[in-house]
Amino acid sequence: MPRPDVSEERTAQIIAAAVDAFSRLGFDKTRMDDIAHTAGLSKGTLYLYFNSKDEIITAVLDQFFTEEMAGITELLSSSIPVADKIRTLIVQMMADTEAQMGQYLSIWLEFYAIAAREGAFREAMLQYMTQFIELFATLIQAGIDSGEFRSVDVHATAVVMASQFEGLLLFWAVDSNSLNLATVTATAVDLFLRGLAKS
Amino acid sequence: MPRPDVSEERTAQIIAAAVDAFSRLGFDKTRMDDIAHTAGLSKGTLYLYFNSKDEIITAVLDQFFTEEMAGITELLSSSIPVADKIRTLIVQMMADTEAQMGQYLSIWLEFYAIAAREGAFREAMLQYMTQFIELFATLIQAGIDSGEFRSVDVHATAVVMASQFEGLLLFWAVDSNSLNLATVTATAVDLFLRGLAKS
DNA sequence: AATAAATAACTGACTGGTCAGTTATTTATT
DNA sequence: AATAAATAACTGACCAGTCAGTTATTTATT
Repeated sequence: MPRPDVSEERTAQIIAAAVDAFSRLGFDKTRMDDIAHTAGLSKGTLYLYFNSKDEIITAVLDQFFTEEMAGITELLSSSIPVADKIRTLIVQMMADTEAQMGQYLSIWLEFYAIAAREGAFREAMLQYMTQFIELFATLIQAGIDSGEFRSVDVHATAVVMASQFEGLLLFWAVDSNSLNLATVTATAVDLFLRGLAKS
Repeated sequence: MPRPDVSEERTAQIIAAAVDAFSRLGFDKTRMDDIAHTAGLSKGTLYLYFNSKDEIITAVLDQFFTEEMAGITELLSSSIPVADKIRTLIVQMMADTEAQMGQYLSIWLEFYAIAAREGAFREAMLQYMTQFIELFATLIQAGIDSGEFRSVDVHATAVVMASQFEGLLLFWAVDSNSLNLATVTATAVDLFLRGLAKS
């Protein structure tokens, strides 16, 4: 009867190879043969597991998205002061991103670029950004309720917070040599919390 | 005798067409024929003014860069309080960007993505970011010197400030429908200046 | 244990179409 | 007539996706 099913393993292997190739060449300049070769497979095999190149790109976005959200939501159950919670969350998040996705940030930026001009991708990206922003909004609201923070436009502030850290990653992606991500992250968190504190 | 020299006009015309096409299709999916057609010229004509597609892409980056820097540096001679100067600068800058480059932000994001993986583009991008950051550093230092701001790591703070506003543009590029750029900009500036103020 | 049957997994040559860049020719201006 | 400007037709490299054929692994039969 049948051989053991390796499709899960192959799928992961192909996605990993695609991430590697995409980060070196970008989506368009990456050939299916590049992915196949990186994965140690032949091009034909890729089509046993994915119907098209676009489907591979989408799978990469899904994986990035899932990993990022998982990393975020697991850090949210303690009852320390909200300011400390935010500080811990951000520092942790940035350190994780630096360690795990540092070399693949160009893919993330390419997703943003595509999302800015294509409706289909924009949907997925908006979903990610919205979850991100809502998480921050919850934290900020908690801080206001507990009296730690002054009363602010919660949604706008959450957008500011989320975009601040995507912006730092953007800069770091281009200048990872001379930019110390930990230092600027600490500076940003400090500024943000001071700006939010009750006079 | 020769006909009047139209090369300056044609060059601008081609760059404008390229900006339009790139923002719709991205660099790779844009064909030379797309640019030619948008410009109302033939493909061969493009090659009278540019040697390659890459040269057109570079010209677009140069133009974006030059426009952005011109807009920034012209706003810097009054002697109002530094905080007001920063507020005016940022609000003006974001409004300008929204009005003039709003529909072309995906090109800017694509430049970031390429810069994150290719040395040649990275150089140009770093130069832009550095000028941007240095301008902010000068302002922040002036605020510290005048006693308006507390003493901070000037360079790190300038990076935070610059990345904050690139981050806002990044988010707005994806979600220009429901995100009010003016509102979040005002919130960001306010937070930033409060965070920087002397206790 | 050896062989055959079945089939999952994989391969790489091939195709049809695309597109950056080139060239031969025409058109417009002085 | 001379020349700048523009073009349309062309070329060849490139590549996503296909598919006929091959290999590896498991099960069934003797």
